[in-house]
Amino acid sequence: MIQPARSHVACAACALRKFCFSSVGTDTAPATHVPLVQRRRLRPGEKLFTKGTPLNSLYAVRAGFLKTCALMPNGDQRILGFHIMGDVLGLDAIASGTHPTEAVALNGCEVCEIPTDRAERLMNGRASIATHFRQLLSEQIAEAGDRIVALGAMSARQRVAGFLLDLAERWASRGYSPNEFDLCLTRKEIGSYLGLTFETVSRTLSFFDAQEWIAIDGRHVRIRNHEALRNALLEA
Amino acid sequence: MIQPARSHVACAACALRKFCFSSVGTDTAPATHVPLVQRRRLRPGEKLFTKGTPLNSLYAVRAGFLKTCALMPNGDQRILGFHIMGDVLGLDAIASGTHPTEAVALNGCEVCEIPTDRAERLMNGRASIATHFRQLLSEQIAEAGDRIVALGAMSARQRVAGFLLDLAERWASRGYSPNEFDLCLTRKEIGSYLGLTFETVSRTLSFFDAQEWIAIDGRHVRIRNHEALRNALLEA
DNA sequence: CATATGATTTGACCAAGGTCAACAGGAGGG
DNA sequence: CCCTCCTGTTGACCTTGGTCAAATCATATG
Repeated sequence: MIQPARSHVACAACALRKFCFSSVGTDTAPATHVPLVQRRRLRPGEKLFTKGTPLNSLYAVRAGFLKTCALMPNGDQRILGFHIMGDVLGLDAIASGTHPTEAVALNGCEVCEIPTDRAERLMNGRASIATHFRQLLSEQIAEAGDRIVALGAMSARQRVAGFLLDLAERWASRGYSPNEFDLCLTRKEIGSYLGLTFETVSRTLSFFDAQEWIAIDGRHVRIRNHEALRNALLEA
Repeated sequence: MIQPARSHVACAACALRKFCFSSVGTDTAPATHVPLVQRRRLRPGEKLFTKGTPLNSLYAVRAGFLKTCALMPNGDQRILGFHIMGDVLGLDAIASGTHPTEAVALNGCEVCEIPTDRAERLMNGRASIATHFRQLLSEQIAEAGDRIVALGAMSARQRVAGFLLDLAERWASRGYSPNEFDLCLTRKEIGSYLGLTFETVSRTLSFFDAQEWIAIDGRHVRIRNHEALRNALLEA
C-alpha cells in the first residue's frame, strides 16, 4: 500500500481526481483521500487494454510510463502517445465503445480504474464534473492537432528536439527534474512515435550529444542546453 | 429561406441535431423541424472563427466546405481538416475556452451556430445529450489518431490515395456521388493537409490520372478505379 | 560460462520527395 | 487589350532520411 501522503500528492496532479470517491467528500478532510477507486498494477510489457476490447473503464496513470499504439493491418504498430502520472487513457474508445488502440506498460505502472458506468453516473449527478470531463476530451483533440502539425511539417531534428523538450516539460510539471530523465523507450519506439526510423533517431540523438546539447547514456538523458534544443525545434 | 424538406434532410445527417430546439420536441412532428438555432452564411474565404478568439459557439456545417488550420509561429498555416455537411467545428476549443485553430469557408457555406451556454444547459438537462456529445468528442480523438498514423507512416502516393478515398466516402455518406466531386482546394492546401509540397501533390495526381485511376480536370475529380486507389493505399 | 537475442551505433548507399525554375492557363483590374 | 497575379504542371537537381549491412554491447537463458 502506498502511503496516504504520497497518494494525496499523486491525486492532486490527476486529471480524473474528481471521479474518485476519495475527493468527492470535503476537500479539507485528508482522511477521505484514502483511495476508493480500483487500483491496478502492471508489470513492464503488460497491456492495460487491447485493441478491439469493449470499453469498461477509463484509467488515470498514478505511476510509471505507458504507451498507446495503433496496430496496422500489416501487423506492426505505430505509437500514438506516451503517458505518465496524471494522464488519462481510454478516451478515444468512448465513441465506438471499443478500444481502437492498445495501451502497454513500459515499466512498472500503477493506474486508477474508473468504471465508465460510474463515471457516467457522476457526470449526470454533477454538472461541474461533466464540464471538466469535456475539457479533458477537448484537450486531447487539441493536443492531437499539435502532433499532426509536427508530423506533417517538421524535420527529423525538429521532431527529436521537440520530443525531448516535451518529455522534459511533462516530467517537470509533475515535480521532477526537467534536465534529467529516463526515456523508458527503445529507439525503435521513439521512431514509431515520431514517424522516423530507429537509425535516424539514433543518429539524431548522437548528433545532439556531439553538439553537447544533451548527454545520452543508453536510455538516460540529461539536457545540457535547453536553449539550443529550442532553437533546433524552431529553425528550418 | 431553405425549404423545410431540405432542412429536415440536412438536419438528419447533423451530428449536433440533438442540440437544436427543432428536434428537442417530439420526433414525430415535422413542423418542429423548423430550425430555431442561429444560422450563419459564409462567403468563400470568410472565417468562421480565428485563432485566439474566445469560444462562444459550436458550429455544425449545413452546406459547403470549410478547412480548419493551425497557424505556425513563422506565419504559414497547416491544414488540420476539411469539413462538410454534418461535421462539427470548435470542439478543440472547449479545453482552453479559446480557439486554437481557425476555420475558413472554401466556398459558400451555411452553418448552424449553437451557443456554448445553451449547449451546456441542454447537456445538464438531458443526460442522453451529454453522452452523445462525449461520443462526438471521443470520435474526433480517434480520428486524429488515424491522421497521426497516416502522416507518420505513409508515402506520398498512399496519402493522396487515402485523401481521395476519404473524400469520396464522406460525400457518399451524405448521399452524393462517391465517384465524382470537386476538391474545393488548391494543390497547396491539399499538400498542407497531407504534409507534402504542392508539386508532389500535383505530380501524384497526374500519375493517378496517367494510370487512369482517376480523371482530373482542375479541381474536379472523377474516380475511375476505386480498387486501384485502395491498393495504392495499402501497398508500400 | 556459452550462447542467443535484441538494442544501439555507425557507415555506405539509395530513393522519395523537396527545392528551384520555367512555362502555361485563367481571373481580375486598369 | 495588356498586365499582373495566382494556380497548376513539369523538368532538373539535390537533400533528407530511409535501407542495408556490420560491429558492439547488454541481457537473458540454457
